[in-house]
Amino acid sequence: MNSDELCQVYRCLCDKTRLRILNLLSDGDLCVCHLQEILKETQVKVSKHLAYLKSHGLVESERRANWMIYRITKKINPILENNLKCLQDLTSEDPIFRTDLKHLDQMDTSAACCPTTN
Amino acid sequence: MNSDELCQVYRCLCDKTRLRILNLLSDGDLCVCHLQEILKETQVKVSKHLAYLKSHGLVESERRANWMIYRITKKINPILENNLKCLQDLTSEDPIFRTDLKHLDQMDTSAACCPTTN
DNA sequence: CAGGTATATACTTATAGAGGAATATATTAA
DNA sequence: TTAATATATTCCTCTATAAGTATATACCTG
Repeated sequence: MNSDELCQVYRCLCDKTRLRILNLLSDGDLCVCHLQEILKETQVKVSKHLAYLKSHGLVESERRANWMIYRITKKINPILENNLKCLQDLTSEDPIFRTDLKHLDQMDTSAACCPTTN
Repeated sequence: MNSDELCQVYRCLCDKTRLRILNLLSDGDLCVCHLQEILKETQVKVSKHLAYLKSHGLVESERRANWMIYRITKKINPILENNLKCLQDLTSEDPIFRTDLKHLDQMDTSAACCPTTN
């Protein structure tokens, strides 16, 4: 990874919505509608941030019937990996990331809308 | 540190010139003219990026006669600290950060322009 | 004080990108 | 095929900010 790619990773990280998305995805794959519901944000907003992350290689997606399942890219960027770990430590300082994860936990991601999110 | 402050740190990190500055400063304090010379950038550009970093608390400055000495903030932000360490690992992948440090090494930062950079 | 040096700020232009509204596309189901 | 659902894209407006030019400020020396 060169310095320009490094900057680009930080650009991906410098938006709160994207940080919340990455925090949730580091816990497991999710479809757009689940993200939308946890974040309480509009479909367009979530979709566009996912597109941004995808265009820069931080996440990848896969269609399952009507749904698009997003996940952190398999060959994860070490800088991203490192900063996602930091995010986990931050859950004690800012409630947002922690409550997002709590909502994720309470949500039935196996049935509900996306049939097979496993 | 809350999520907004976290985003702001990443905003500071998502510019190549600022990354180079932080990389150099993590090796020791420097005045503007030394940074200018190592980076081969204009005075205005260096000065403005330093002002940006300072306004968001990543660096602090101290005047010594005609010179302004910049350093990484003493009570360093853990996220920043972590990412500066990553930067050091990156010197093997992108030559920019490494050659910057080499130029710093070759430069006589004790005498030259700033009298007492120690 | 005047002149020189180091640094900062103001002003301008250009670009990235955030968010909303409307619309398009893909898939499924009837 | 038609309708419904999930998601993506286009168009628009607005804000942040990068970089350059010119100018201002702060400090030093004589």
